[in-house]
Amino acid sequence: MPDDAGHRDGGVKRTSGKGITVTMRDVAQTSGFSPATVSIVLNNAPLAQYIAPATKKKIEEAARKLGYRPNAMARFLRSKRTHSVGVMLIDITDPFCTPILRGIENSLYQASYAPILADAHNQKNRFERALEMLLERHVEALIVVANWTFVDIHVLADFNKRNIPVATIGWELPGDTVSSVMVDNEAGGRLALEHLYKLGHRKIAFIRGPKMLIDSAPRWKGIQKFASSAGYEIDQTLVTQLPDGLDPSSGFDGGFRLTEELLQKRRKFTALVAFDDLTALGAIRALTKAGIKVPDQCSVAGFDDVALSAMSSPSLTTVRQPLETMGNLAVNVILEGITASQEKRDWTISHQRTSPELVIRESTRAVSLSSADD
Amino acid sequence: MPDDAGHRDGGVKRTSGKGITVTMRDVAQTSGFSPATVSIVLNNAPLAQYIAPATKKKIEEAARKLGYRPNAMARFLRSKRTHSVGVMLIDITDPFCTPILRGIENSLYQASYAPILADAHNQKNRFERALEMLLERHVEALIVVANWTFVDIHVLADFNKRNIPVATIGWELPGDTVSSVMVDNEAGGRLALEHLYKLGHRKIAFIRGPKMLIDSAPRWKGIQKFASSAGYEIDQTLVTQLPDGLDPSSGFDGGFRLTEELLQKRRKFTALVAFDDLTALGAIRALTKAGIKVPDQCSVAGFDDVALSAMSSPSLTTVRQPLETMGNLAVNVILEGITASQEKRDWTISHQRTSPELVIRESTRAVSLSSADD
DNA sequence: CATCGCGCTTAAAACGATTCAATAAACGGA
DNA sequence: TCCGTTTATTGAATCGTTTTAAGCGCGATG
Repeated sequence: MPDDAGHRDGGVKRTSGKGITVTMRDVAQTSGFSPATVSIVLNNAPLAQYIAPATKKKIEEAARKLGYRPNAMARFLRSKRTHSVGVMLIDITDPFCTPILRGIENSLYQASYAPILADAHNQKNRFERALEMLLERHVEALIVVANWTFVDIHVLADFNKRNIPVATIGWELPGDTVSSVMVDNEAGGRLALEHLYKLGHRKIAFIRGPKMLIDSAPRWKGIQKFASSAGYEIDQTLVTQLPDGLDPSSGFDGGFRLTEELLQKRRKFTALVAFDDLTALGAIRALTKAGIKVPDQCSVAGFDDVALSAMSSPSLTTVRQPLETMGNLAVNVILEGITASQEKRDWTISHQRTSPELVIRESTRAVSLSSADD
Repeated sequence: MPDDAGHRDGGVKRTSGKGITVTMRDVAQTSGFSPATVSIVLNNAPLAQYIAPATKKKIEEAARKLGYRPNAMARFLRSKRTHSVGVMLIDITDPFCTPILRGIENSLYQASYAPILADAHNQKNRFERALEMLLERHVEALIVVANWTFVDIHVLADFNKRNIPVATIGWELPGDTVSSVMVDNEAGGRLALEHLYKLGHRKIAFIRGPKMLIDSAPRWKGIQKFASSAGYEIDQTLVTQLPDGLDPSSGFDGGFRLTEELLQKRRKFTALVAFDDLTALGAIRALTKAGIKVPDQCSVAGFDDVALSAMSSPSLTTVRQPLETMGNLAVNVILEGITASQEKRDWTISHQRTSPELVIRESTRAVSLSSADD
């Protein structure tokens, strides 16, 4: 029991009375009709068109008067529809989860679905146990938010077997077994470098993402592509790469350390492209510590546009992922899957790519004479 | 439908087959026993002590072979236990929610409860509709995460009426109707000022929290108490207050603006105590913009220790709320309520206070001669 | 007059588990 | 032999809905 912090306790008793449960039968009784009719009316089922308006009114009145609330479990049991969706976060601590989660919750809410939350804590066994739980609860779909993962198709096989639509955000499985929503990382990488290049920077350092992260390769590819298209040659001595690490904040530490190393080696650069925002913040910390001013002496660009980026000083120029929108999209995808599955139709596995957007803030600036490369 | 970002679509068909549902009856049949026995064995019910070991083994084997997974809905319907807990966030965007959420999820997971998530978006009607949804789903308890709210007891009355335990985090209702978990704000306020005072600061600016937030008053009270106990007189011309605002990031803007105003009025101060971390970051932004170095010329202290605080430059000295622990505590509280309610006992409404902790980072420093007050 | 159709409503069977009272077998003791 | 107790298992009711096929009254039609 985590019970560390000293805490005091004020205490007052609360009496527990008997739970008064109003069932449909009660509504039926007080309204003078049968449960069947009540059900039909209250759900506005197809048959409701034949029900006399007077009847409807009476039933609705009775329901309101009694404060009737349908029992979701009973309903689910019969209708086989739980109206819930599993939302699995690989690590809720990652700041990039939050906006996605909002997007998911919001779209689900609009569609009258309830999200059942699970946080895998970056652990495979928790991931699997949570999936198990979601299956038992008969979620109608699953959304997985991750930017890396240990998970292979195997683990999601049970979902496929039961025709439960699955969508991943920020990560995708090889093959066409599971739908996914990702930002166009390549375009994003391109945007970042293009921005700095246009500002006149020619000595640019890069902190690549860890190999484990699916985003790393395409972002780097976008950078390379822009470089070659612009005739810019990347100085390999200015290229570093984050080690694999699970903790979301490892990007910050990594960015800090790699930048320090770069500085210790007396490498000269006027700009730095970081794998993501946390890495960029780590880099800025290292630069600041070394007395190098951002952006005056060195520009820094990040990726993601997490909440912090706008609030750090200097605020961070970054490539924004439309995170909330990605959450919305994932919900659209699984919703489509659900209706298809309901109608015993096939549905389409889709791989959506959202467009990243360059957000220019304070951390980047046109190259100046007084830059760190002198 | 939010569908803004340009996105492409790759598509492959997925065939939907018939859903193979393994029920308890199936297990009963293949194992050669009755559903009743199967239930008893698989749940390790009291009666299981009388079941022959051989029988148990056979049943468990059959269940495993068939890949039997109990249908949670059916179980819930009969046993009246949903094993789910509603988690209502007043605004998921608030960075202080994330660690709390992790704490909640984690403790719930340990106790085999599933969190059903709801995000009120700071809107009363969404709050209420979400509560409705949670009631229909028969959550066994409710946890509300908020630092302010429009909600009065009235809205939670339905929960009380049904004896569903409720706990709030970061906020509490007047009276003893609902349990709560909060940081000891007064102690926290004291810690912040004490820290700066001990560093030698005597010209200290304050940005008080908005009246609407429940945290504001006690934090200020703690500050005042320390001041008077230390014989330090607060300069009222250095005291400002954030306006009420719903958006979680309004603290940042407010901190920025109020600090700018202070500077424009040419008020001299060597340190600033901000209501919370975002406010502090806003203040730092303003100071930096005005050419005042933090912490060299002005120290800044925040409150909360949200994730950003460690990563901003300079990193933020702050008063930490044990957020994750508070999530854990809230779960303990409602768990106790649930068992009590189950056993038709009364349970205790408790008001927990966790101890804040001073986290000293880069943004504060002993007062120096070259400070901004010269 | 029988029959049909129509408009409105409902009986009753699920859904998949849990739970309790009941039963059956086995066994020892009187 | 009979009874009481313990051990092992199960039948059947139940939870609160949804849903399908059927029921009923009644005016219209042939």
